[in-house]
Amino acid sequence: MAHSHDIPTDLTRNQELVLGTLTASAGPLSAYDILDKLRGDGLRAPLQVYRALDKLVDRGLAHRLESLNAFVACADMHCHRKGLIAFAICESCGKVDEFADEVIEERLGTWARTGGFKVERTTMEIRGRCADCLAKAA
Amino acid sequence: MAHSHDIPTDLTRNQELVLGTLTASAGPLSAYDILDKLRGDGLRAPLQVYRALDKLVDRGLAHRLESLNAFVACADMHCHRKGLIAFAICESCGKVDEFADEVIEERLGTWARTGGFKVERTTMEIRGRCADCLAKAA
DNA sequence: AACGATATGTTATGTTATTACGCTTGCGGC
DNA sequence: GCCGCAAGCGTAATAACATAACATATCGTT
Repeated sequence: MAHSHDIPTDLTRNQELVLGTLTASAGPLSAYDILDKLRGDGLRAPLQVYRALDKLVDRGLAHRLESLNAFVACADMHCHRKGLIAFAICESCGKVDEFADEVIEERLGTWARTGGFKVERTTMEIRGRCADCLAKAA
Repeated sequence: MAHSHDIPTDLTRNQELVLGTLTASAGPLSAYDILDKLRGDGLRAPLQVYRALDKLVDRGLAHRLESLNAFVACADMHCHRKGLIAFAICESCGKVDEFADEVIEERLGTWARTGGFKVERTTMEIRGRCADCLAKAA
């Protein structure tokens, strides 16, 4: 049976290339960053990348960081899309930490229920400095 | 003494124009939307709008919605910048509801403290359908 | 008046994302 | 087999969002 880090097998060539690029990267990449890295593999147009990204994001294999206009591979291959995900983005090194918090999710649910708002998607992005960078700066 | 909805008097002409436009709008506006509305007032270049927006956002008089690449006037003239602000954006009518939640803020603080992350700025945006639009659709 | 800080106006350019169109591929039903 | 459909792909063009670089102006302070 399946184990931790396996990549779904039913990806198309472009989707695989894009996901591979994201996975190999230390930090978020813009669609155009990805495109540049994949020119050697035959990709030529932004749309090829955007289409692949759409699918990957749909499937929870990648995330879009709205405040960066960039993308990252999902950090946790187990729990795709299982709820609200928050991202902590370090302004110094660019690294992104992904985490889920049930309390926040629950709290949001309460707010929505109260106001009759139907939540479809939530983005939560924290900008700041990660512990490593703070240590280095000290 | 000052009361609820007064506009700060020390804004420059461009800042006033931009804030006025945002305040008059029912929903979020992109920088270019704003520019188009202000051509009659002599504005010609995107930068004039972006510069004004920068200041307004700095001062908490306007907010940037990252997931929309658009801007809104701050809904609450009293409590500018006093903490984490969440936005609920209706995909149907475009209206934006602005709210603060101390529990979420606190929870985020805890997470940050635990991991040694220094938070500088947080964006939280909920996409979905507002009560009004749900009622209409029913 | 001289200075610095802040704001302005303008042109050009850079970056991110989508529209439109046509071709190809895989697959189920007949 | 072959038709028809859905999904994917390739390409060109363009739209939408944002900033760089540079010159000028305005205002408060000394």
